[in-house]
Amino acid sequence: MQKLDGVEDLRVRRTRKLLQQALIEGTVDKGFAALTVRDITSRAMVNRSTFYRHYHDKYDLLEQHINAIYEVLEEEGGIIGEGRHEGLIELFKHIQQFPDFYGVVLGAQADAFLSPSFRQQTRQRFLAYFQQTFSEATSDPETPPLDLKFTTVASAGCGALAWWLEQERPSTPEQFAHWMQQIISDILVSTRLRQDSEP
Amino acid sequence: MQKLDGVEDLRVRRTRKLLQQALIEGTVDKGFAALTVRDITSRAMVNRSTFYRHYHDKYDLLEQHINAIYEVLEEEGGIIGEGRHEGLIELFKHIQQFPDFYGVVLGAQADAFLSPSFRQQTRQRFLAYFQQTFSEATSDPETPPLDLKFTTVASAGCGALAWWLEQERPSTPEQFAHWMQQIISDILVSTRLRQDSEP
DNA sequence: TCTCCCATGTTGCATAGGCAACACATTCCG
DNA sequence: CGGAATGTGTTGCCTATGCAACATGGGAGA
Repeated sequence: MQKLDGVEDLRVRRTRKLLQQALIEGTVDKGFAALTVRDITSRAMVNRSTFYRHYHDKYDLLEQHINAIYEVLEEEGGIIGEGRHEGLIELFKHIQQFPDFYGVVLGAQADAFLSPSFRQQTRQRFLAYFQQTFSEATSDPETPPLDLKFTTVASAGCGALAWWLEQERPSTPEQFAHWMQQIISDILVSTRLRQDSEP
Repeated sequence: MQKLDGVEDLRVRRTRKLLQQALIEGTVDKGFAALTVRDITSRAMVNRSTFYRHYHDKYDLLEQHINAIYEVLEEEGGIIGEGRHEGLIELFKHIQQFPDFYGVVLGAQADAFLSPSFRQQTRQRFLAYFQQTFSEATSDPETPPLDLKFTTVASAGCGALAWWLEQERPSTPEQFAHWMQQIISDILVSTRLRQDSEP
């Protein structure tokens, strides 16, 4: 099935791309819940049997698509790279590259089903990021568990991203990154302060 | 190669569609002249050898794409149908369905090469249309050859369409059809008048 | 309840298309 | 000038995908 020695067959990459596109487009106009495998394959101009050679069902397709997008993000060094501010800007630029995808996964019209799975994944990514950047500052044994903070911040981040995507005329990634940075700092600082001022 | 009994293989239709899309997109950002077959196939995620199984070269691809679009137009009854005014409106609605295509073929950024071939095809279509609608009115032996009139009108039509497509906020097909109708009538009437008043 | 309908999965066989390699022409650059 | 690089066409073999036909299951309506 897979060529072990490196690049996959062009047909495989193309088929996957068409199915992933069709998934997003279909979700935009029918909603993820109402989408059938037939809808997806006919929109993608791919035979239904071929769908099952690649994915188990539409949930699998969604998950793999999310992973694929994250791979792009990581190849761009979006989250892990350089300074934190630059990292956020890269992240938001990346998001602007896939407006439909993030609109579906994060936006207002997102099905209730979608958000949790995405948020969970995002949390893990943010986690890796913040562990790098903030590990020294939060090494105090009295602070709340990192995990809790990350969950909070990740949720806040997702909410903010949704807001950003819903604007009809979104501000630049730079501007938005600046705001996010401030908000996140506020959260982290306030938890530390509360922590410091309590017994 | 072709299934004689009706519908083509899904792979065939998909491949052609991807190549045609890539042709338009590629023309938009490199120009038709600078486009290579490699550009087209890599953008379409289709192997170059497959390209040659379907088309002789990029000119062939363009021509077949134009024909395909015309087939859509005719299936919609765009030109041939009903009253002349309604026919024009259908035509313009059709054009709005393929903005990129018509933008390339007619718009300001169209390569000098493209317009003539398209204009020629368009002329033939307009010809069929006007032969139906205006044949009685122009049966006078003193009038200039139909062919000449059609060429003139088709050129005028193409120019007007280019204008329409270049507007950032195009008026509705109905509004535009109304203007076109008036302009075309003016042309036809003025030639008849000049014809009538000369010996 | 019992159908009818539609979506999901799965399979065997036929084929369009990918890949690699080729010859040839062209442009470009030292 | 000569050679490296790039684009065009073409070919033979291998494989991913299309197609048709199944079985299954769930939901809607008589």
